[in-house]
Amino acid sequence: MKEKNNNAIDAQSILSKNGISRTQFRTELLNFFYSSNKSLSVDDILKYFDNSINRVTVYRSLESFESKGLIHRVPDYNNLKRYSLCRENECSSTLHNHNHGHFICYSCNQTFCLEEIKSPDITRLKGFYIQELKLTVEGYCKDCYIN
Amino acid sequence: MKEKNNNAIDAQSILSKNGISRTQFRTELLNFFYSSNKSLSVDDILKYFDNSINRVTVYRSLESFESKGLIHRVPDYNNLKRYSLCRENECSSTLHNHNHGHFICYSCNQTFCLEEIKSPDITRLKGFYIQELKLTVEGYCKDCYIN
DNA sequence: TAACAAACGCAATTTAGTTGCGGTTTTTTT
DNA sequence: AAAAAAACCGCAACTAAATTGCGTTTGTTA
Repeated sequence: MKEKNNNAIDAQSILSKNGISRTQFRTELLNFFYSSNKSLSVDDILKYFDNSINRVTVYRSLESFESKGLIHRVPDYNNLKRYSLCRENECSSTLHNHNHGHFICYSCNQTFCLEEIKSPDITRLKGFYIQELKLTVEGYCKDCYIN
Repeated sequence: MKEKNNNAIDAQSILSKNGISRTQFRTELLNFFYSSNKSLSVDDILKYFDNSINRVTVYRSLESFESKGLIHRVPDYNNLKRYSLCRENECSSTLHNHNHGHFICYSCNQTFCLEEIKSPDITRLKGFYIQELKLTVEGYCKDCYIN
């Protein structure tokens, strides 16, 4: 387990507010999401915790966080489960609303949130009941393109 | 195996042109993509061929079609491999270019091509070398929303 | 602090996708 | 048209990701 870090956010109160038990792991996992700018895969999380936590626990925690609107699934090129923090305060247990794009790097597999890229207007789309809109850009990020 | 159907396209010549052997299965698979307006998962394909074809063969055919620019991967809600036809004649073995959206139904898992929905302009996106752009809309299609 | 609910870890299982290889079909070469 | 080369196919075994069941532990509530 990691040391408690000094984040601006209070992970424990966020968990409580959302009806999630504030165990040591879940508190630190939420802090990890807040302190990191990147999306996280299950492996990222396991590595961060030096495999001191069970894989199943990670899956269940992510599931719980997602269902409460704390994190959201982002596309992953290798079809792995990958999540990003919901930073926009627009998400809840009933609806996820992410009106921005994601960039996936073919090389490092990292997913970047493109807050500045807004999705197109799809209000004129008839015959479909829209729940979510995902704009995914794929290619090579700066670091990987150079190398 | 299915009967040869009367499509406007000549699947065999497309295969030949792209250096793919025109076996019965690959011809029919390409026809299946052309005759269907939705994206196809491996299971969709296996079902269509009544499991008369080995799933490894399906994977390898899809791989081959994709590498030659005949089909492209589209996001799938359940993280399955799912492909759509490249209809725009803009794709090759070196570059995939799809400037339209896809709609995935949560209920029936079908994916519809939204040719009329164009992706936003991302030329101003700096620091990323863009290879592909995917716009995915999720929700319920007309049929599933009614029921 | 007792009772209940949520979370955890282990083992086993399911599912999707991959790999190796021998045999077959298709394509190319002569 | 036959031989050689390349591409394709199917089987079996395998890998990796994710899920499930269940008994135990931890957190929350009254």
